[in-house]
Amino acid sequence: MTGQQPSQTGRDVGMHEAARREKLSKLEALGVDPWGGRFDDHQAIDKIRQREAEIVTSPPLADDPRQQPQQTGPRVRAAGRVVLQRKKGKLIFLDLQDWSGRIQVMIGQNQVGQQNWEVALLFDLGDMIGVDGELKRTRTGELTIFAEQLHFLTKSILPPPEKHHGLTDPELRQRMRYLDLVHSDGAMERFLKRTKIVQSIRRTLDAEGYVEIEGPTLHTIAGGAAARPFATHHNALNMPLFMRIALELHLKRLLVGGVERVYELGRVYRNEGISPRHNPEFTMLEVYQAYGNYETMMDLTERIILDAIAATGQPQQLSWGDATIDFTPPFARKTYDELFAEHTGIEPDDHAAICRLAEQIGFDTSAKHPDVVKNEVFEEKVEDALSGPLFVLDYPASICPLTKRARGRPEIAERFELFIQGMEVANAYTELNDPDLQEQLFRTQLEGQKEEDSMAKMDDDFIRALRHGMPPAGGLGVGIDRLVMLLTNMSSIREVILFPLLRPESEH
RNA sequence: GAGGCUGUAGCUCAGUCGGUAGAGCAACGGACUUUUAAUCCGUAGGUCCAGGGUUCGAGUCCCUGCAGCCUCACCA
Repeated sequence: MTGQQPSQTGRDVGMHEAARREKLSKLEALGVDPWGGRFDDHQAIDKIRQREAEIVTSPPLADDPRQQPQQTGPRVRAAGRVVLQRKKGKLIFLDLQDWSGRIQVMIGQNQVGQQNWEVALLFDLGDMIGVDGELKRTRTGELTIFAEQLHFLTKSILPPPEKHHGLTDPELRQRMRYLDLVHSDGAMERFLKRTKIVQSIRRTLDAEGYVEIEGPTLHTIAGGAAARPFATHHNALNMPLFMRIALELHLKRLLVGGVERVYELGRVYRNEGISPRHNPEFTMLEVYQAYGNYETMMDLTERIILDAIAATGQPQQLSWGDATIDFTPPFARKTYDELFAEHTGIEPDDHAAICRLAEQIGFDTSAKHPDVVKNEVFEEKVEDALSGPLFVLDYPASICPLTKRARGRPEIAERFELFIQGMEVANAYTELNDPDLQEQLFRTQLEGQKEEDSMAKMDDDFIRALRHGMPPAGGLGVGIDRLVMLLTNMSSIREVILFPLLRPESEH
């Protein structure tokens, strides 16, 4: 940016900003507030477009020299941003955009009067204006508001992106999401679709009698998942605190408290790497139902997803990149061991063969619990290949410290994960409610697992709650951002999070 | 954390073999009352991401750093 004129704050401004600030002064000289104010009773542009049918066309008057058909249309009022502008002598055509759509506005010097015209000459791309006028069609058939009165609502003193290409640099689109929303095709729709999905999930759960609660986000023990937490500190209590990594343990305390159907849909924080599928903060749904089990949760998961698809107005077959995902229920269900054998050709209980394969892949198998090795192989060989939607059932119990064991099969945990396009979208258990077993599992770290890598973190307060009696229950977790990715055909989580974490902008 | 790619005008992008920094849009001045990525005439606009090195000479080659994207790792 080249310094040409200092702004009021002393900052150097470029030629674009200088030109816009000059127009701002001219607006003030005309008695127009460049920052606008309340503007009532405008209609959404997509609603205005729907009124096209109200336009009445009659034959041209005989003495009309240009033989134009006579049109009478409804009077409309719109507000939005000027995104394209064509100044043509004593006519100005501009495209006005609000969050529902775009419409052309025509301003004629002789039609709007001198004051309006002088204001209109000061319009820049990006300015926000209000328009009163008649909805008609131009000679070329374009639906247009023929302006009668203009209202200046806000000056934009920085230039918008290039009008045809918009912003393409993903860094700029994420840093300046406001510009992305205005100028990138599909950006606004995508984030509004995310809102619809989240609304739909709440509606589905509310309708089935689940109550939404708000648990603490500051935890003294960051439990309920295997992840490193963000550490923080409370000054007055002089106490270390952690941002929550899961919602689980407080929701289960509420099961103890008699809240029989409960959920939380909110943000969790994990101090881990960033990737197209991982953001340090992300949105998680967890649902618990007293007297249910993981099969109850499987059915619920299907209903939540199918309702969300319907809420976005999409069919049950969705394209995702080059692939098509078929959400027609019921989703396939296969056991962990079944899939393990299918994809590795090794019997799930042949530990020696599993270790050989693990070492072939390059895993260190020494001093590791057999199920940890097996699961590493599973994640490597099976998970990425699961196009889904597929429920993977019945995990090795030893890697599931918060899950109830299958009746008569203590080596199996009643757990499922839902895989779609290689992504883990949901994870559910029949919840472990035996306080003694839970305490023992918290105490016993599996060999080869660092404490921070384990879901088993001792939480005495939680154990005490279990001793008071937690009903047998089903519990479900859903990664909302990933679900939104799948339902909006986005391959990066950063495209479904409004403001993903970025490093600070460099000075250079 | 590792590897690959990218970084040039407000935006989108060219820039050949190392030899004076380019275009389109946007901006500024002018023409134009049915345009629509308006058109036409003219003008202005640069810390080539930052720092170092090689060279007579670096946007271009080399090194270091910063940021983003992709792949991998961790993880959901």
